[in-house]
Parts: sequence; structure tokens; C-alpha cells
Amino acid sequence: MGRPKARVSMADVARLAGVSSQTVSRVSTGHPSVVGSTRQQVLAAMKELGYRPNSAARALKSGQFRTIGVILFTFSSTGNSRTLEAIATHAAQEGYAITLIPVAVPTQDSVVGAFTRLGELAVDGVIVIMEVHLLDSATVTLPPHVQVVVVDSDAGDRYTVVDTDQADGARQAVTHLLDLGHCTVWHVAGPEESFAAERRAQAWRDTLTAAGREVPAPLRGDWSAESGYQAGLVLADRPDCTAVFAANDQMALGVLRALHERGRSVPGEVSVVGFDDIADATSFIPPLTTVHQDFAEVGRRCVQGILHQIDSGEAAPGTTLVPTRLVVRASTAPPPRP
Amino acid sequence: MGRPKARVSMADVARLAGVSSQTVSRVSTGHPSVVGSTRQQVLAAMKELGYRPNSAARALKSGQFRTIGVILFTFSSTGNSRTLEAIATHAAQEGYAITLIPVAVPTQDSVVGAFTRLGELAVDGVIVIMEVHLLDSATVTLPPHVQVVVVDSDAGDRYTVVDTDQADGARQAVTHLLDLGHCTVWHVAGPEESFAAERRAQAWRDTLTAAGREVPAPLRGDWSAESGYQAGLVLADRPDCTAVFAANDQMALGVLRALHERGRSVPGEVSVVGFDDIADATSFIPPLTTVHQDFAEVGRRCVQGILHQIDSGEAAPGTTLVPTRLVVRASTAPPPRP
DNA sequence: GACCGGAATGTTTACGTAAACATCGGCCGA
DNA sequence: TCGGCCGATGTTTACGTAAACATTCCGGTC
Repeated sequence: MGRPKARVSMADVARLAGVSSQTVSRVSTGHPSVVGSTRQQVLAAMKELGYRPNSAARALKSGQFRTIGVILFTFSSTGNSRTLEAIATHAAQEGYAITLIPVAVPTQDSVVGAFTRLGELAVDGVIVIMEVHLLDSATVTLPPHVQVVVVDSDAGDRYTVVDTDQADGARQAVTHLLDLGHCTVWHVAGPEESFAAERRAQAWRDTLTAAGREVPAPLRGDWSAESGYQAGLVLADRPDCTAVFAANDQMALGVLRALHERGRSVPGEVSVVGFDDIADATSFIPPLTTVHQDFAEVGRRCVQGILHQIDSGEAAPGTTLVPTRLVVRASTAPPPRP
Repeated sequence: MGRPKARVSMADVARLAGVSSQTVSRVSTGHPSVVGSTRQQVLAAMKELGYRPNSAARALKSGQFRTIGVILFTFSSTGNSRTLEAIATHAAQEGYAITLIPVAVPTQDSVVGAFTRLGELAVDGVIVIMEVHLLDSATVTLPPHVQVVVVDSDAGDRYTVVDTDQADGARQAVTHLLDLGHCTVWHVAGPEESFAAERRAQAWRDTLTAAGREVPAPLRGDWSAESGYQAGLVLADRPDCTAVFAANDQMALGVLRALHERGRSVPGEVSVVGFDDIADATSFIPPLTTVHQDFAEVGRRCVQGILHQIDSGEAAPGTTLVPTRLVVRASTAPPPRP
């Protein structure tokens, strides 16, 4: 409001440089047909006045914002915030900015609200990081001119979906434990609403079944270490439990603590595998064997996907899976000899 | 490009509703002097055409973007991403969007680059989450019309700074250990470039000195659990070390692992205190006594501060400290009887 | 019954940029 | 030598919105 001077515009620069504002525009956008001497003159004037292009005017004119919206529920999940980081980094490399749209409470109302606001938002495309269950239940149609990429979903028939290969990761984890000689593997699953949790649980079940092993009833957590601890207390009391696959590293941490408190040694008596490969996993007691997720790659492919859609102007339904890799550390070993 | 139809504008709505576009504008902005029946007509037309205000045009006209830029180096620090989450949430409540500007490599060049891009960005204000050392060394002046709030800095004389009360948190941690009867407290510090680390180390030193205790040489980590583990290995070999204050929870985790591996029981032989109170700290072995930081409050005050500056049009230098609180769990106890 | 005031609505204009079109001047080939 | 062509630059215009100003119409007042 009370700023000393209005913002410098192209007209101001043009006046000082003694050219037309269109020439300033050409210099600003790097158009080739401006001769060197003129360009220098304009650049000098820009510098002297401290000219900055007005992105609102530019967006208005061009119809492009060079901005990607990212909708997400929570940062607290390791995956979300690491994916967001990768998205932001890659978008920046492509000259795109990121606009964050947090949806604090994942109720249908707030999702609708977020998408409504989205329609007014200055974005060329949107990346949605959330369980698509909510996307479905929300009776919202995305504004037709906005392209969408979804993470963590199975809606590959309708949207472009990028996700970690959850199933293969879980399979690797279970196979690793079976190969070590365990009769079967117990599972601490994530919350029901989560697709990732569902996938991991399903692959765990399938792998056991395919190997002809008994499938114990899964325990259910909510991704938190505390919920893993509760599950771990239950498992610690079962002498027949020698191998546990937790659906994420945090819950594995809780399982480790429960086993430790109940005096069951890891990996001597019980083996534990996690999922995510968070940085801290190397410093758990003992260092955790876990499934590594390449969040950076997920983010990269999200940006790539959305930019492709923005350029081509049309959606490209389909699912891209980013491979996972088992990282073996010290929390797994053959089962104890009876 | 090849979209079936151009975007719906106010003129289209006006045509359908049989009013002028200015009336549509008035309805859109909630201007009072539109009679009920007209308003209904316009709203119906908006709905039928799927009208969405064009924020670029709106920003161009009003000179405001209703957007806050957030510059940050890394999400991997717990504090950064939790603060970001709180900022995003509160900004959304105020009807502001968040634009993320990641600076992957904290070199001077990339900082300059980020701030240059910033000048062109459609933001009304900026929140900087980073060590201000780099802000200083970067020979950048922020565009004069952009307001700034800084987190984690001591530049309160030049900028509005919001930070956790690092010093008091560290004091509480050290005092707690001394009160338990420990002769002195060892410190695993964060990296030198970090103001937060510097503050915590200084307060640790001051508190020991004020109590007339010996001040051991601090060990230095880089916030990671692995670096805490390395420091822990050193401390585990010193029989005179009975109490450790780690500058964050991750490093505390590493210390716990090192002590465990070397057979020194926690808290029986050695007490450990962390800083941050991350969610997982309750499931460390043993559950970690740590200093709780209220990131949500930090985020809230950042948004509040920047909005105030945007409204008033002038900077408001000064520092706001958010209190911390010691959370006592199971990793601290009186020292062993010799 | 003419006039005044104010509420409801319409018209004009400007925000800063960049595409489209217009102009100018010099160089090349016939 | 001259027409034409192309590269460099200028002029016009439109993007969608909302402030400022203009107009219309109504009820109420003297």
C-alpha cells in the first residue's frame, strides 16, 4: 500500500532505454530478433531500475502459470514429505513453482473445499498425494483444464498414477524371511484406508500362500511407532512368532521396542523387516532390514508426468511403478533352533 | 492448447445471466449492492458454465497475489517439514496459498538464484526457513516490496524472526540432568553452520558454567542418527560419561544405539536427553527424554507475522520466541553409585 | 407533482505483458 | 539500378478483472 513507488514495468524500462516496450518484452523472453547493442541497452536499463517481470500479467497473457499445485493430507508420513521434496526440486529445475494445498482433515468436505479452491488457483496441473478412496467419495470433478497426477492409488484407469511398487517390495521382504528358514511371517499392517497398506498386506498374504505357508491374522497399526509397539507386545507373547514384517519403519521401531522390553532378542529369536528405509533405520537397535523406497524417483516421475500432460493438453491414464529394493541390515537372521 | 473450449470468463457469465460483467464481478467478490434476485441469476449462470475466477487477472488488477512464498533448504530436518506443514495450514485458513521454493544445495549461488526467481514470483511475502548465515553471505537484497519473516536466525534486528526458544530448551535439558545428580553433561552438538545448534551448545555450556561444573569438549554431529552413533561410540568408551545431551532426537537415537552396542545401559549407567520430541521418540529403546518443540506454534506465528507485514506494508523487525518444554521419559535417571 | 437521494446496475478504463501485425531500412539477385 | 525480401523494431490489441465513474429508477418529501 504505502510503498514509496509502484512496481517497475516494461514501459518504465522502455522509456529509459529509449526503445519500445515490446522490445523490452523480447529481451525479457529471450526472443532472438533483438540486436546485441539494443539488448545490452535494455538489460542495463532493467538493472538500473531493478525491473522484475510481473508474473500475474505474464500468466494472464499467456494463459500459463508455470506452477504445479500439490495436494496432500499430511507431511508426517515420511513418504509424503520426501516425495514432496523431490517434486519441488524437479519442478524448480523445469522452471515451475509449487503451490501447496494442505488438506488438514481428510473429510469429504475439506477435500471438496480444496478442489474448489484449486479451480481458482493459478496452477497448470495438480499432483495429488493421497489415498484415492477419498478422491472417489468426494463428489468433485476436477476442473477440466487442469491435469492431474496421483500418487498412492490404483486409479490408473482414470488418472496418471505414479507409485512405488508396493507389492514387489512386500514380496521381497517376505521372501527374504522365508529364505532364512522362517516357517511363516507375521504382519503389522497399516491403516485400512491406505492403498499402500492394502497393497503391502495383500502381497504379504499372496507370497505366503504361494509358498504354501500358513497365513497368520495380521495386526493393524496406524503407521505410528506407538501402534507398532502395541502390536509388538501382542507378538512378543506368541512363542511361535519368529518373523515380523511391519508395513513401515516407524511401526517396526515400535515392534523392536516391544520385543526388547519382553526380552525377546532381535534377530536371535525374532526377525523384523520394515518398509520405507527412513534415514534413522540404520540406527535402530538393531539396524533395521527394510524395503527401500525411491521417493526421489517417484517425485521425478510425477513432475515428468504432469509436465507431459500440460504440454500435450490431454490426460494420460496409466500407472507407473517405481521399483523397490530390500536392504538387509541386522534385524533379520535364521529362526532359533528349537 | 487443444482444449475444447477456452476458459469461462466473467463476460460469458454476464451474457448468460443477462447482466453486465461488472455485476458478475460484484457477485464474485461479495460486494453488497447486488439485489438478491440478480445475485441468484448470476450464481446460476456461474454454476451452469462452471465459471472459476482467473486468479492471474485478479492479481494483476489488485496487485495482491494472496500467496506466501516459503524458501527452505531441506525437508529432511524434522523441524523444517513440521514448520512448513503448520505454515501451510495456517496460511490456508487465512485464504493464502503457499508457494514452495526449494534450495537444494545451500551454496551462495543457489541462494542468489532462489531470491532472484523470487522477485518474479507471484508472492506477497516470504518466509525463509534456513540458517541466516547464508542469507548474510549472499549479496542479495530482497525485492523491496516483498515482506520477509525468518525462522532459525538471530537477525532480529533486521528481520522479523520467529524461533523456538532454543536456549531455554537446552537449559532445561541440562538442568534436568544435573538435578538428577550427574556431575556434568556431555554434548553432541549439531553442525557449525546451524544457528539452532549453536544456540543449544551455548546454552549447554552456560548452564554447566553457571552451576560450576566442568565443561567437557563437545562432540559434533550433522543432525543424522549415524553421526550420533559415531559420537556415541566415543562417549561409550569414557567411563566418566554418565549424561549426554544430544542436540536433536536423531542423534540421540544414534547415541542410544552406540551405548547399547557397547553394553552401557540407559538410563542405568548413562542418561540421554534429546531435542525436538519427534513422534518416534516415545518408541526409542528406552523411550527418550527430550525437549519438545512446538512447531505448529512457530508456523502459526510466522504466518501471523508475514500477514501483518503485508497488511501494514512495512517490516517489523524483532524476535519472537516460542517456549519449549522438557518431556521426561525413560532415558534419564540418577547416575550409578560408584 | 416535481425534485432529491440513494441503491442497483451499466460503461469505461487500466493493470503489465506478449502475440499479431505494421513499418523501416538495408542487402541481394536480376 | 531497382524490386523484393528479411531482419530489427514499433504499434495495436487483447488477456480477465475490478475500481472509478456514469446512468437508471425508485420511494419519499415539500
